Amino acid sequence: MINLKNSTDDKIRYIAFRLFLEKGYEATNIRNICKEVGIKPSSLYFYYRSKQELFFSLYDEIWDEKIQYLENIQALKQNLSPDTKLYILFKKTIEYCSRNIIKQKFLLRYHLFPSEELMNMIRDKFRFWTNTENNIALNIMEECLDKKILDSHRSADDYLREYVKFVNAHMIEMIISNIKMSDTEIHNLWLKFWNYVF
Amino acid sequence: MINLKNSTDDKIRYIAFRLFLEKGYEATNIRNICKEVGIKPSSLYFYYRSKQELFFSLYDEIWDEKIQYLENIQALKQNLSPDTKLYILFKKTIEYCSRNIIKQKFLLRYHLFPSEELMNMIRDKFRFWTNTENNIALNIMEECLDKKILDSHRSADDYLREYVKFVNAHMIEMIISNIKMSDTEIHNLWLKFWNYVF
DNA sequence: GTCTATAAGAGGATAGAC
DNA sequence: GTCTATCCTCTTATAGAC
Repeated sequence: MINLKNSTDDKIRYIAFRLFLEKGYEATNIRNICKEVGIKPSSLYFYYRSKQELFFSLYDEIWDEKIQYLENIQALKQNLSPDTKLYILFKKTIEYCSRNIIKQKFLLRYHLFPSEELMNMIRDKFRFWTNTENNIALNIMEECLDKKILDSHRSADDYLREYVKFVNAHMIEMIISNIKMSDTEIHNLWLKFWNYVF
Repeated sequence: MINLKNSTDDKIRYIAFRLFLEKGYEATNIRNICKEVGIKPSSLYFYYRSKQELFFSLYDEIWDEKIQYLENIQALKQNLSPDTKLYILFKKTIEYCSRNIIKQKFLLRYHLFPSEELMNMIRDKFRFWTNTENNIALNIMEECLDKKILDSHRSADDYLREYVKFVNAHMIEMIISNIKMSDTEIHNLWLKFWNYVF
């Protein structure tokens, strides 16, 4: 989507993403996209079988890119204490969202207000992708419990829920206010969370 | 909109509100609304000159209802200290949102993702209504400064911004998680805010 | 790969009868 | 107030030429 090859397909994806984000799925039409790309509507059907296919190709790519990033954080593969790992994951997640606010806004839009036509598929895909993302944190939670860093009177799932709620609150704040967080802000937030909630 | 007279107009408004909230402006069509109401599309044009007019009639009503409620809080007209008044305003605001989550979700939808066709009008209307709402808190802030309850090294506008940010954060959390707040939760939040931010 | 032409339908809105 | 009938425009999508 931020590909610089500038092929017709790249242009379609770039423009379609912007319009789907700003105008929404229903109000975005093939003609608008094609006019901006500089092709005729029929040409788009060479690349995608339908408007839906184009939409979900973008939707899945945005999620996949985020998951790829989080699953490939090198620091998490080293031999660090699980509480340090959790902080790194939090920091990297917030940083990723800061750098990709419009992509997160896209996901928020279709999570909060899915078009009726897309509703069922989005619900399933959302479940799948959030599960995949949450598993990264869940593994670290379990390691924390194993090593007695977190009190075992609560389950890993329980801790995960608190963590997810915390991360989401700050992501949504960034999306709505369109303000990024500094390193020290991220650090202070984490300290409060770790000491107060856990 | 929650009128029980059950006239044709009430039905139109009730159903249109639900569809505008769930499906969005573009995806909601006159035919859908009329089918649920049980009238023919042409009959709707007896009540509203256009789809836009119907939409803004609902939009303004929701804002007006909220403002009316906040401007008529009897406790704020009594002789109380301004810091107590501010707490009452906060509490009543959160309570109102708890009781009217779907209306707040409607406002959030069209604030975050306005349809292109409505964008300019919504922007103007949003400014007007938020200004009206903020003035209620601003007056109390000024009273706090007059009576030296708040430190005058910051302006009333400055305090207002912090207050609005605080209220909005919790409103959005309620909308997204669809969870209401208990009296003690509201009270504890306020104490933290008053002591920590102000 | 990209085009022209067009099908097939859904949308907002209006005229005028009752 | 509500209806039937209809206008005109916009929409997704396809067929087939180049």
